[in-house]
Amino acid sequence: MKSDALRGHLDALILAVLEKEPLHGYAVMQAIQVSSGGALELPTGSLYPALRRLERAGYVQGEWRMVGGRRRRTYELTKAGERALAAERAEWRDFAAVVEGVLRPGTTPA
Amino acid sequence: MKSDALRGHLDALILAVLEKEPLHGYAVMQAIQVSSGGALELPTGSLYPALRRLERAGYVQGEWRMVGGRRRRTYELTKAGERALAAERAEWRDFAAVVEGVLRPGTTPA
DNA sequence: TCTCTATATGTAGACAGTCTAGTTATCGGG
DNA sequence: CCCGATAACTAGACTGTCTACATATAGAGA
Repeated sequence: MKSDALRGHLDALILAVLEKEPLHGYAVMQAIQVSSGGALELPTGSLYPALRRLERAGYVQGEWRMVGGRRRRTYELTKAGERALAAERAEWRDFAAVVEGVLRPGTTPA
Repeated sequence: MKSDALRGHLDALILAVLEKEPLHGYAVMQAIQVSSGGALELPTGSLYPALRRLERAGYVQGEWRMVGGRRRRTYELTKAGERALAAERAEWRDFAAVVEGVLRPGTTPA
């Protein structure tokens, strides 16, 4: 996987794994890794800034918790985050359709 | 379409429209616009640097021509470019599958 | 006990590709 | 004569991702 192919789509993935249940950062990382079949091992230097960005945007809400002597910041999808996720999904569908249309060999549509 | 959703996938699109026939920059722009159903109007500030990058990489070969008093630089896909295109197509398939897997609502695979 | 791994969060700075906005130039139509 | 389409190109801004680093706890195993 090219390193920056995700550019512009990472937010969607994070919102998607937070849809089912609130997770803390490290768990988000693992959830994405699992649901991508191991293909995506996103570095913490990508994840944490993205989470803060999403929080600033009001799409997730973070809360500190102590669990077994370790501090965790658990993020929960907000209403605005749900709407953003729906928009991201629609956007992805459009984007994928466009790329596949151009990438498809042979026919050039009228 | 988010402005930088293409990030990392533009090269693939350019190589794809050059697969059928050699085109000059402006024609590449139009070909992508047409084959994307009008969704992608990529600015020349994105296109021309990308073409030069692809030429430096040896994936396309450019040649100056004069047509009706206007100079054109026509780009042709090289053998290496064909291989790169095949690789980009495979990469896109993988990428799309991964994103869709994570984005898909409901089930979290084991 | 000591060490190593996994857990857990975060920052600083590099990097690179895309975009904005601009330049130059020819041709054809109104 | 001017304007829009064609045609190519650059400088610099922008921004999101990555590399590498820093910190700290818990638990397993030697």
